[in-house]
Amino acid sequence: MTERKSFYITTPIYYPSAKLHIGHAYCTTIADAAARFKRLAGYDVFFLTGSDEHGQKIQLKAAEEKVTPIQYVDRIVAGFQQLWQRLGISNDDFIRTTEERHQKVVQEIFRRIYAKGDIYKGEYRGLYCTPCESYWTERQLKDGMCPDCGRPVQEVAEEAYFFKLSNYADRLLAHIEANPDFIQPVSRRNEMINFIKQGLDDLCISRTSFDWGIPVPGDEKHVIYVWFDALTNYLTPIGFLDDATKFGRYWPADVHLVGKEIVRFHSIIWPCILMALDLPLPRKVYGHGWLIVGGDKMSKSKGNVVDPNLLIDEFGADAIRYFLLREIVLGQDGNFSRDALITRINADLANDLGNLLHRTLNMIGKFQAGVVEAAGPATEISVALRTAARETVAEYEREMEAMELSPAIKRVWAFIGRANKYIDETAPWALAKDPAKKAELATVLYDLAESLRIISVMIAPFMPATASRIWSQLGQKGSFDDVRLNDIKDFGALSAGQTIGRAEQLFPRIEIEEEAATAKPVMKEKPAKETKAEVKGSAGGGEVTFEDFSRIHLRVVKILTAEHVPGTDRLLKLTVDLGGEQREIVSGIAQHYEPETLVGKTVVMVVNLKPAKIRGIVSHGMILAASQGDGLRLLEVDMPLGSQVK
RNA sequence: CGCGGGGUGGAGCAGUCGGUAGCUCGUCGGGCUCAUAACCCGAAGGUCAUAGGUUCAAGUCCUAUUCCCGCAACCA
Repeated sequence: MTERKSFYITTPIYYPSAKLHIGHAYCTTIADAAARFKRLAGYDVFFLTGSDEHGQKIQLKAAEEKVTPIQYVDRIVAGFQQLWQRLGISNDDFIRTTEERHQKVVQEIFRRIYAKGDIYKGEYRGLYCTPCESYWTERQLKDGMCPDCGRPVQEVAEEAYFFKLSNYADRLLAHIEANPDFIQPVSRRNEMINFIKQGLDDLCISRTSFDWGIPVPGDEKHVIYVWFDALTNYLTPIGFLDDATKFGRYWPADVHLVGKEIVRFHSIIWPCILMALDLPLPRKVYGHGWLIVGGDKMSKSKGNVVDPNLLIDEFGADAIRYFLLREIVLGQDGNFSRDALITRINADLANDLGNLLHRTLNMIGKFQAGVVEAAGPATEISVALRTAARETVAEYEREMEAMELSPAIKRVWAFIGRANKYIDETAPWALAKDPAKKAELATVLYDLAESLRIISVMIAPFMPATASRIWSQLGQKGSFDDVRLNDIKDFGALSAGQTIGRAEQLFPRIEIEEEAATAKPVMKEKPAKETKAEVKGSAGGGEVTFEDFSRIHLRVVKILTAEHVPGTDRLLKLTVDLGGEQREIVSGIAQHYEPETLVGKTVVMVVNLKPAKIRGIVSHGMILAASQGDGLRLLEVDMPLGSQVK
């Protein structure tokens, strides 16, 4: 007990320039499932997530809203924490880079590396994109614009501190080559090896162009720039400066779970910083893929963002967690769609798992007055089920240890299917009619209850609330938190003679008709690809079905602001209110309306149109207008904001 | 030669060290009735984009070709 193995896992610290989307939830859920499993397996776990709160972009955002940067991030970060709580995230700490404990760490690290001679002062010259907080080289630019966002860049030269990455390139390469598991998946590892072999430039780690950051010790006009500030968060909460015992227990981290876009920083810059500090390197950097929504990459700047809070409202946290962990192969991009989510909930959660529990409890209630009787003599069929249970647990453990979450879930569900089949094979309702078969019936029902207990423990990392509900419906006593993986390695640990709890549906089926009627535009509908095909198919008559039409979500919206798009004569940039949500859209009506006259009008908008970038501005919808010849009039309506149009 | 991702049964996807192609949903047929129109069994359906090559053996390695998808675009 005293010498438990430790396990330290981290997520990236998210940047509070906007609300979190389902992609952040995805990453954090994976980490949470891994952390929960390790606790189940008896590890001493430390699971860290947090927020990266400095930088020019935050400073600008705060100024826009006329609040101080800290007021701004306090509000956004409270939203992060609330989301994690709702999602059932079991992080042991939440690091904010604006906290004093972290400032101390960053400054101390700067001092140490500076003293060592690996940090020097120089001049940084480059082309800077403010919204992206990125410098670009001449050849990275696209038509002179930022290759990420397409906006203009500024030539900037400033005095800055640099970190000698180049000093560590050889050692890093050797480390990566000697440790095949260091960067996963392998496709990312190969990418990194190639990147390092091209040679590493020294890294600029300070800025003077803004002041929302941690000051460079002894040179206060500089603030420490993003990677030195952000990456070091992983050291702060585990006692890097103030608790050597704790630090010794958790460092090096076992897994840094990150999105594929930041694998480079975690597998190159971060290890170099650690080497400069003479600290051991993390055991693994795991780059997961992105969620694709309606065939489109999702991002803050793109507008096709799925809000996890709305999904939780509608389907519950466990269902979302299940979907993310089960459906998407770790390390690859995966599709997120409402249809797929509902299918999984109905097929896996309601039909397979929920119904297994329900029918089992129902039979125990009907045939044994709600008491789980001790098993009678084991039949051949029973032995087969028990063997399957043991094998499932063993394989599950192996896969979970290897972070193969999706395969592990599939394995558990194969066992759920096995249990459903067991009911068919043994036909307990038939046994119940024959008093001579009482013992045989007891065996069957005990086996089922015990199988469900085992299942509940295995799914606990993925669906903690559901696991605990199953546990109490089975009439198990004691706190579910005390359960360990060892408790399900032997079949038969369920104590007999207990009365089952109240049976209630775990996951009601989601009826699709009802679903279609209440569907909210949480996400964009199927991509244009399908629509095109259908249009082609019906080209003869030019008719669309009612279903085709109802995929277009029309709403009444109010125009809040309107302004000309610079350098264009037909485009206006509008901000509209959908009744709670605001959107920015671009509309080609400048020749028909003066911007001032538009403000306050209520008009009809297509809300689920695929976003498009027009003149560098992402447009998230389209306003309807009638036109003939040169005339054009917007469709104005006198109805409350958000009203559906059909 | 702009960069990247991808083309596997109707749909969405898996396929680890190359060795008879799997999963989920859907479809069709059957069984059962304890259960959330749920559960169980069975079936149909794929020349693994194309063409070469390596190999005893390739979806899986190599080369070429082709198509699709993101970043770009005064259509929104």
